[in-house]
Formats: sequence, C-alpha cells, structure tokens
Amino acid sequence: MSNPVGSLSEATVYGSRIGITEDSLAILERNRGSSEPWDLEETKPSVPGLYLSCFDMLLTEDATYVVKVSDASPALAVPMTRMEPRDEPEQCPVIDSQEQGLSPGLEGQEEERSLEQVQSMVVGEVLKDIETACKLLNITPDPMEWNTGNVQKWLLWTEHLYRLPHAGKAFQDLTGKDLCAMSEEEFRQRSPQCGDTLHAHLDIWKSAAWMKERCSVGETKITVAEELWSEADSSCSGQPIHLWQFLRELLLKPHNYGRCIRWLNKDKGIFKIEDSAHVARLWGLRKNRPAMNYDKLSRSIRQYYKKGIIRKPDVSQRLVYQFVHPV
DNA sequence: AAAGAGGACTCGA
DNA sequence: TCGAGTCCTCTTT
Repeated sequence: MSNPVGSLSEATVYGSRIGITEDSLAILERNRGSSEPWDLEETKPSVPGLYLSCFDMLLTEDATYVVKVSDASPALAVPMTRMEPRDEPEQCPVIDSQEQGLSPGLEGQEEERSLEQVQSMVVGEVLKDIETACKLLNITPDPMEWNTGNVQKWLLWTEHLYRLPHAGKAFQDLTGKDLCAMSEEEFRQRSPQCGDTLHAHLDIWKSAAWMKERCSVGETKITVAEELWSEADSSCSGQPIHLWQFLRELLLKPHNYGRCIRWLNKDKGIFKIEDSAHVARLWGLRKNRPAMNYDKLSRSIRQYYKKGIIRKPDVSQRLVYQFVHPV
C-alpha cells in the first residue's frame, strides 16, 4: 500500500466532500498543512450534489454511491485525475462529458457513472486508510469503542498526520464515547488551535464506522449461503480482494450490478458477464487500475481455470463462466 | 469484431 | 512465491 500518511490525507479531503459536513470540509482545508499533495482550492468549484449528508451516503450499499446530481460539474475530472496520477492515459474513465459532446441522455448516464466511480474510489480509499491506521494503532475503527488509551493513540496519530499541535492533554481521560458526544464547539474549547480539525477527522471516522455497521447489518437479510460467501467481501475485511471474490460481490448485489453481471444458474454457480466493459471498469476501480479492460480481466479469470476456482461451463458460451465450487 | 485461450513477462505484497 | 496486470499471438464464435 502507498504511504498511509499521504494517502490518508488525500482520501480524507475527498471523503469529507461526500460524507462529511461542509463545515468539516472547510475546517480540514483551512488546517491542511502545506505538505498536502494537491490544493483543494482548485478542486472546490461548486458541486452541490457531492455534499451529501452522512445519512444519505451511509444508506447506500457497498462503496458505490449513486447520487443524483443534476448539475454535476466537469470539474470533477480534476479529483479523478489527481487520485490516479499514474501515467496510464489509455483507458482513464472519461469524466468530462461536455467535451465529449454526448447526447443529453448519454451525458446524464456518463455523469452518473463518473460520479459513482469518483465516489467509490474516494470512499474506498478512506476506508482503506482508516483500516491501515487501525492496524498500526491497534484500535477498532469505531470511535465509540475507544477507551481513553485508544483516544490518545488516535489523537497522536491525527496530530502527527496533519502536523497539528499536541492536544492530547486537553482530551485526557475521555473515552471514544465521550469524544463522539462532543460538539465542534466543545472540541474548540478544549483545543482552540486544532479542536475543529480533530472534530472534523473524528466525523470521518464516525461515518466510516457507521458505514461498516450498515455493511454488515445489510447482509443479514440474505440467505445463509450468501452470508458464507459474503465473508469474502473485501469491502468489509480489509484484505486485498481476489477477482473471484469481487465477481461474487457483484453477483450478490443484483440490485446494483444485475445489468452488468448476473447469475444464469445460481445453484451451479454459472454466471454471465452482461457488460464486459463495465465489469472491467468496476474491477479497475476496485484495484486502482484505470487501464483495466475485459481482455486483462478475462486473462485473470482464465488463470483460475488451472486453480479450479472458475471454469467455463460444459456448454461454453461467450461471457459465461462457472464457479467450480458454488455455495 | 469481440471473445477466448494461453505463453511470457513484470510487479508488488 | 503468489496473484494479478500487461502484452502478445493465435483461434473461435
């Protein structure tokens, strides 16, 4: 994984744009150190729809947040490009639909898809970085569960990341629960210098924890078999995801992804990729490989033949594969 | 033309 | 070392 320090700061800035209050965003921006890899000012043109309430964001399934944004700005292309600065232009998702001269209907679809892509990347990065921090600090992701020691660790970590003055003493003897109950004003009273920044960052952690909870609660309505399968859902485990797991994830969410991948025979584990380009794009997003395409994805699937994970069904059909061990 | 198969190589964890 | 990404050639649909 990339340097968690830089990565967290980047993701946090964007994460706050979609999940955290506008105030938090403003505070984070105001207090960001000069070491930040890019200047948010440039990416801040009005994209009203992106300032979702935490509630709206957390109600959605998985990390793909479908947002209806009637006036999404092409300026969105800026964060997208910046989140993926690698020099792989060949298949970077097209964000700027205006320049593409798409028809109005297509334009809307493209914008929505692009927003989904940006948001899913952002949220994924935020969650990943929080998970990294948790591992490093040996704390749980949910601030509500922190004891006073955990709170101090988190404070030290955040202060270190954002070069904030040390404020640990001001929050001494407070548990995570206490912290979560505090308003921004109370944070500021305890630490006039960086209370607002700390409050904003805690906001992000709270949102992520809430989202994680929804992620696990949301699975309870599915069947036992699906539950077993969902254990491999990397969006909840933090482990690097395998392609077969990812495909399963998509298949378990027909409501979201049924148009690009669906079961032909669930019992036998036979599925069809309906939109190869879309599935490849989603996989590329998940793995942060903007140049991903179906050619490469299918090569990876074919590697599973030897391993006995996926095979072609007895009656081979285009874009149809079969899990060797369906649950 | 798109999909499928698989070799060969690279890369990062 | 392994899983995946990339590039490639050739075959099949």
